[in-house]
Formats: sequence, structure tokens, C-alpha cells
Amino acid sequence: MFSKATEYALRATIYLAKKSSPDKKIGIGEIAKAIDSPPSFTAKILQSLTKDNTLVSSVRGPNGGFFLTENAKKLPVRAILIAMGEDEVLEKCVLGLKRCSEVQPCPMHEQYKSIKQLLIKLFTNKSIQQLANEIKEGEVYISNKINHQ
Amino acid sequence: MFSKATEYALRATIYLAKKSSPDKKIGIGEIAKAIDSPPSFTAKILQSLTKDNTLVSSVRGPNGGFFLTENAKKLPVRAILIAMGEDEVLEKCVLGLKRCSEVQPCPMHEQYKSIKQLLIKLFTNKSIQQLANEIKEGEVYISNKINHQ
DNA sequence: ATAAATAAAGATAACTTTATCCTTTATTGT
DNA sequence: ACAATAAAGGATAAAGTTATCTTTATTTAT
Ligand code: FES
Ligand code: FES
Repeated sequence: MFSKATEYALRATIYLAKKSSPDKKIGIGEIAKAIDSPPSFTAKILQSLTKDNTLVSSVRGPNGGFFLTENAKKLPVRAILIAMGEDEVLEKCVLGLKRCSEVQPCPMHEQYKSIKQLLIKLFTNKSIQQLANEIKEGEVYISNKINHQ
Repeated sequence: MFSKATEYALRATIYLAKKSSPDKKIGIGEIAKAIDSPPSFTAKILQSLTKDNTLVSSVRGPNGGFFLTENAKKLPVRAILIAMGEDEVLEKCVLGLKRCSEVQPCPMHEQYKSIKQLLIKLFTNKSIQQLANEIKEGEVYISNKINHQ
């Protein structure tokens, strides 16, 4: 559904929502290990997410690293998709028509539109924080490797 | 959601379901025009779908072309995804974990699983023929260009 | 001030996807 | 048989994705 880059972005951001704060920054090494992703690629992705500083924040130097502000944690998961330039996936026509709408619907549209609405609702209504909380609540994972913390 | 190749495969197959039969074969030129796709790329894709001859069929030479058998038209849309090697999209974890299951669910899983089931059901229960019929019934399109036939 | 730590930036490489074009093979009608 | 037609197959190329590594810039602690 999403690109590898966006999958890593989602997992990394959720991890940051769970573990970081403005005075507890997390290094790329720990992040990549926690979400089971390639470190340097993940670095590049987080770098791009810090561009406007509303989603992911970072500081360099000792005790530096990446973190989310309280405001960032309240953002909808969809904000990550938007930042990654992959929000369109939620709006796209399943058959690849340029526009998915009632105006010129494809043969799947009538049946797909309700699923599409559920997808959009899910990514819009769920906040990054809410997802992070689910990890705390128990048997929910953000990595392929089960890590006993 | 799907690759360009799979989008073209879906549109082309639906078009063939609507227009072709074992004694009415359609050339790649007409198909590509009808579904607004790059002709040679579409040819390659259909070529790959004729490999096992259960989905798309073809014959060369004059009056040759691509077509679907009555059996092929009855197949679920999902058969196209399987033939394109992209069926996994329906089963995948939204966050990119290697397995999407209750065993090691990601933070999105609890909310996503019902949407996933709807997606799987849609692609499994809808037949290629049913989609093609919707085009006949009226204002439903398979191309970006509105073509008055 | 200096050294250490850490992200940012840049270059590059491997692989995949998308796409085109040319040649070959099979089929049909004459 | 022969010519025309249309898909099959192969080579290739452009663009995008995934990934790594090296150098630079910034921050902190001593
Ligand atoms: S037009 Fe194809 S899904 Fe809406
Ligand atoms: S485990 Fe992530 S969606 Fe099911």
C-alpha cells in the first residue's frame, strides 16, 4: 500500500511518540534498531520529515537526536503520509484513473468508495499519540523482531 | 495502492471482459486506446497474463488479438492481482511488518483489520464479468478520456 | 578552546518499475 | 506458397526507489 520509505516513517514516528520528548531525544541508531529498518535510509527519511519542523524535530550534538513535541504527537497519522508526499494513496482510484470521484467513476468505485472512506477516516481520526499508546497497552509491535525491553 | 502495471492489467482485463469473446478478439491498439494506457507496455503486461492461459488468452495473425473465455470472465478480480504477483497488497501490514496477524499486530492492526477484510472480500467476491457489466449499465468509465462509442 | 557526539548534506550505487522499439514467430486469407 | 497481420520475445533505456557511505555542520561537555 505504502512505499518502504513511508512504512519506515510511520513506524519511526510512532516510536518517537512513544519514547521521545523535547528533553528526551532519540538517536537514529536506537530508532532503526527499534523499528527494524536500515539505519542510514531511516536517517534520510527522518531528515526529510524535520524539514518544516512541525512533525519531527531534531537537534545535533551530544544528547541530540530526534523527538516529537507534544503538538506533533497530537497530529493525525495522516500528517505523516502528507509529509511523505504519499497522502494521495488514500484518495486514488483503485484502477488508476486520474480522478476517483462520482463524476467519472470506474467499475470498482461504487463498491470501493465506502472502504476508501473508512481508510481516510482511520488515518485522519487516529492521532500519532493514540497509536503510540497502543504499544504501551500490551501485545502490539512496531518491529519484526520481538524485543524484550 | 497497486503498481501501474497492475492498474493497466485490471483495466485491460475488464475491457476484454466487456468487448471480447473467443470469436471476437481485440488487438492491443484498441485495448490501449480504450483504457488510456501506453500500448507497448500494456502489450507486455497482457503477454505475461497469457502465460498460463487461464486468465487472458490470445492468438496471433490476422483477426488475432486478446480475449477472455467465458470461464475467465467468471474469475474473481483477485485472479488478476494474483496473476500480476500483487495479491500480497491485500494481505500486507499497513506499517510494513513482515506479517499482518493477531500474533504480532502493529498499532494500526486492530482498526485496520476490518478494512482489510472488506478489501479482500471485494476483490474475491466481485467477478471480472460483474465489473464489465457495470460499464454497460451506464455512466462508468475505464479510461481517463471520455469516449463516445 | 577542544574534543566528542550527532544530525545534515551530498555523492553514489544497486535494484525495480515503467516504457519503447525492433526482431521473430504464428496465423490467416488470397 | 505467399503476403499481410498480430502477438511473442528480446534488448534497452529512462526514471524512481531503496540503500549506503563519506564529509560537513552543529551542539554539548570538559
Ligand atoms: S473512480 Fe475508481 S475507485 Fe473511485
Ligand atoms: S499487523 Fe499491521 S496491519 Fe495487521
